[in-house]
Amino acid sequence: MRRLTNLEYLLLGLLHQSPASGYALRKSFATTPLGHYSDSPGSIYPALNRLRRRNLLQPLPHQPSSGRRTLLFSLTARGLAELRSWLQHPVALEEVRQDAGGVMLRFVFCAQVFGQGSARRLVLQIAARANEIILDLESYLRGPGKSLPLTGRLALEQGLEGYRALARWASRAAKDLKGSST
Amino acid sequence: MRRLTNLEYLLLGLLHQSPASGYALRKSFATTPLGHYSDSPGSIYPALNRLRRRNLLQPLPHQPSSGRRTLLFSLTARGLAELRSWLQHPVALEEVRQDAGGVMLRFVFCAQVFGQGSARRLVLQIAARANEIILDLESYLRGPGKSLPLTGRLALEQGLEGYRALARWASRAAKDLKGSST
DNA sequence: AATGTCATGTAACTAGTTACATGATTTA
DNA sequence: TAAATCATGTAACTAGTTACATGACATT
Repeated sequence: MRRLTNLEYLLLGLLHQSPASGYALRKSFATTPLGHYSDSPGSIYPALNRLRRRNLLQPLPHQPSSGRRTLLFSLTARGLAELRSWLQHPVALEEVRQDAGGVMLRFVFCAQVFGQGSARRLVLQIAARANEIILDLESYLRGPGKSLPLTGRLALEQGLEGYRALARWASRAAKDLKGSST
Repeated sequence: MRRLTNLEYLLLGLLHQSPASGYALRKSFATTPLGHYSDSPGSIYPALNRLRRRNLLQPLPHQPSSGRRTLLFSLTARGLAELRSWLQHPVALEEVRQDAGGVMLRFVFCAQVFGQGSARRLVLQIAARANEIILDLESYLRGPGKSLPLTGRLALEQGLEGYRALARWASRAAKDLKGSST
């Protein structure tokens, strides 16, 4: 079975917090500034139905006494297991390289599902991977990168600065998470 | 007509430097670390054919005296015009927010097509947009962001640090580009 | 009565991924 | 001659985008 998309994991994470309707989920996408996922119905409803077909979530029986039907979804046991296993994956180098948004998504939900201690461990992994990437880029810039045109080199340096900022942030976040234990 | 994708613009930019075959383009994707676009044939060849259908590029008549056929593509006048117009677009705030990779792509080719002066103007626009985003995020963090859970706030701060790094890099790049004029 | 919002969904289309297919040429 | 590499392409599938459709309910 294929891997879930970030959107699908995001839905699992939000529904772990509390059951919600597709419409409510759309609205929360539109308001919160997290990684801005599209709030169009053409993405959310099909995603919810894919998760439903996999038995990762289910609609609460919620008989509206009359009229306007809304489906409130909640996680199934399998959905919760899938969410937990996603959050517990070790942070891979390639993940940080090509899916930084997904990594941050994991970070956010990690604390809510497992507590700040787990979030701290995750953020330390992020820092480690970021530092590996930094070494890679630095050695490339010292080696074959020498022959790049100025703008090409500058572009690589922009990436490098991004990873340095990530590593600094991760170290600081680890300290912030050392404190209270929710 | 629909907008070109970043991959298509990348192909236009590379073919502006010199005519090349699909195979050569794939290889350059695999070796250079720029934003790693996929080097799979299933993405490059269809993209080349889309550009060809639009008359943005054409195969050089290059009759191989025998055997192994390779198509060398080069830009048409329309292709060059499309590339230039893409590079000259002002840098919009939303572009920096959701397509930073595309912005860097523009930066790299801007110098090669128009010279370092233009690249410098582009990078100053990037700095300006980044600073606008920084102000946005800062005021959000001071306002409604106060009520976010710790990890949510930290995630936003990670984004903020990324934009700060971008703004710093852009200012430095602008200085670097003040020098020699190729 | 008309407009706006709540709420869910479908249809047509897009680019991209993976995997496969083909065949020529070079190298071992 | 067998294997690796050059070189181009197609087929099946994926999620996501945009635009449209539907209808109940609330507000003016």
